[in-house]
Amino acid sequence: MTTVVWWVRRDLRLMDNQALAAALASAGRVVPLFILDPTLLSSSYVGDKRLAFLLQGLHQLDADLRARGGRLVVRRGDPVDELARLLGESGAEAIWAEEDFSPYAQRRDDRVARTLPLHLTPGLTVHPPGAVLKADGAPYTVFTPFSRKWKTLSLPQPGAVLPAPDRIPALADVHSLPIPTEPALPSAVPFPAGQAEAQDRLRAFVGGDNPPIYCYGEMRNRLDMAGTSQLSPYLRFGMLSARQAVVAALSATAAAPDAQARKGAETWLNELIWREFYVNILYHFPDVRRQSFRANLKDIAWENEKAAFTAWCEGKTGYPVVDAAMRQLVQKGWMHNRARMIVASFLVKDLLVDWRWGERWFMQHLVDGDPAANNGGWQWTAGTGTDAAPYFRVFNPILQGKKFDPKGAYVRHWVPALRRVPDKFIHQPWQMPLEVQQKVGCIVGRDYPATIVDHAWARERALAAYAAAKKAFSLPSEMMLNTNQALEEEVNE
DNA sequence: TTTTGAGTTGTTCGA
DNA sequence: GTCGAACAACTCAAA
Repeated sequence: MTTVVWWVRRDLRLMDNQALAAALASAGRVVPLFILDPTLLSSSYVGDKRLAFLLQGLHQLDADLRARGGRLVVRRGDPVDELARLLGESGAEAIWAEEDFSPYAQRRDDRVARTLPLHLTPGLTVHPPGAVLKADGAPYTVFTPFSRKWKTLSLPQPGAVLPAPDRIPALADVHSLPIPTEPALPSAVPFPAGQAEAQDRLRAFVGGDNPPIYCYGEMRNRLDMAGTSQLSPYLRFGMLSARQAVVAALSATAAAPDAQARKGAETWLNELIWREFYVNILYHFPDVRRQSFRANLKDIAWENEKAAFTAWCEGKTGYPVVDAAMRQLVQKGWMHNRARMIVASFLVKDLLVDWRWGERWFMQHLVDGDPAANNGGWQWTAGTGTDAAPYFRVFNPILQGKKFDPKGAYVRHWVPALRRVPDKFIHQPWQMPLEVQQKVGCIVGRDYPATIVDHAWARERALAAYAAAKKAFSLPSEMMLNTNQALEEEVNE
């Protein structure tokens, strides 16, 4: 009887797992393996909440395997060494894994494949990067044409979603480390790990009469309502397959009772395509991890003031919607998408802090923190990325608060000091007359911070800094152009 | 090769 | 209070 290894990386599920299915189809016995990789675990981009979610996911996966006669083997070390050792111990002839496209994953898998029989299957995305290309073979750098092309490629049908295998027999004599229990998931983090929870959430989002997905178009921007799917952590670690999510979105679109419902389902599908778009961008342009995608905004004169950054991290900027969101992030390990844009715009444009500082802070706290999507989002907001927001688009934290948290419920939930502030002032408490401040027990500057920067002034400063960066970029190249012209003229003479 | 239409998520100003 | 235009060009994708 042949044996193969199913190497789990960010596909912590038995359901609709093409790597597991291929492993089972190729051999009589499968050894499920997860390697705790010190290179990944010690990264400054990893935080306790996401690590805890991953560990809890491993416990769940192990429980799911045990229910099928198997178990998860856990090792710690360099993947090449650990895989070679396990192959030797178990007599396994091959390794099956779901392909991952981040720069580190690519390097790691190249190293493994050099000496070991590694087979990769699709699954992280519905269409792998390299499948969605322009007519001339180049990758897309604008979302809308990317999404159009993405939709013309063959889309998964409901029948394509693979059920979890019934039995995955264990190899009795293979050693495994205990799955770590530290760090534990804080009770405030509302994401129990595992594929069963992911299935429940997906069903709740797309199933039943008038499911939330049909209101997604209108509700998704509201900070004070639960209009989003809350599935991102599960997609991040593959506790839900991208394919199953896409099938659910397509089915919901097909069954939509009216135009508004269809719009909602299509908008959610678009979010899934955004996820794949940024996987593509990071795959084809790995430099975006370190620097601006746009050459003309590589050298912005950031202020990078430590105190301002700290105030942002701690949710003490004096702008209620920013502070609420930053506190939500640290406590829950998750932030509403609209809020991510608001706080990112505030850090980059109002405080003129390098977007990479914010990118790292997000990665340290987000349970769903994904290198591709997080980088894409930050570069979009900073205006430095592919298909980015125009540089003059600066979010006004007061207006955004009024629009998307009209009664201030979101702000009050995360910033208790503002609980009794009247609606009229909830997004600009500094405008409260002193007697109102006293009456509601919220003295600005004592119970709640005064604003650390004036928005109107900061907006002008940001526009000037961006304009200067662009000008500094264009001047040398103009000089180069002039030099070339001069040379040409000389030659012509 | 050239041309044309289009591009996630906003804000401000003035009518 | 509501509405449309300006913001400032620029680059991409596709015909």
